[in-house]
Amino acid sequence: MVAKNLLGKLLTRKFEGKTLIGRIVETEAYLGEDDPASHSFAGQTSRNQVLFGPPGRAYVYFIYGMHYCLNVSCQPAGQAGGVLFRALEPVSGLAEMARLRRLPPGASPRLLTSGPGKLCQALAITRAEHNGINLTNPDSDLHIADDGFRPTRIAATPRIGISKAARLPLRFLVAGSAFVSTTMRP
DNA sequence: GGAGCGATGTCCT
DNA sequence: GGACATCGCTCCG
Repeated sequence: MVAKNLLGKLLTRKFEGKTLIGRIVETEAYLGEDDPASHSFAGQTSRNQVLFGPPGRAYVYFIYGMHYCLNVSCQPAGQAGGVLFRALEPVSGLAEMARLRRLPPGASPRLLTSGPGKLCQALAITRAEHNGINLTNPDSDLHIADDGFRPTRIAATPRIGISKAARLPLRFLVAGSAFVSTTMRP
């Protein structure tokens, strides 16, 4: 379960000489061609080809005309499957994140990255810049780091914001975190 | 605190 | 033409 293992790891973004860091507190798994809710359900297309590529790559897509969402591919080349980053706990570079989110300085950290669209805005993640990059390479502008932290309690809940197969318990979050994407916490 | 809704680009049928 | 893995604003309590 890659989605579960990603919880507690750090997402590091180098941007204009600054380093922005968030700890992953919420993820959602998409299974691939057998999952009706997955972008890869209808087979490989130019949009989702990253999901069919090698694992550890960023799949960034644009949704609802105004938001980006960040996924990481997690199956061998030839198989689809990915994990959506739904929420981060801001760790470093909060002032810069607030600026990118166009929030006043000193806005609540909970507003910065508590949702898939928000975290992309806070880390200046775009499809043009980041789709297809290797998230496991520490030299990437955007990559996943591990500082050894492991959340003590992990909860699984139904997936959010989708209409098909939403009831499968494929959403994972750090239990008790104040930074997950909804007020409905177990 | 929560329900309702509009904004808006890209891709697929 | 319509669906869409969302957000933030408006209303209402």
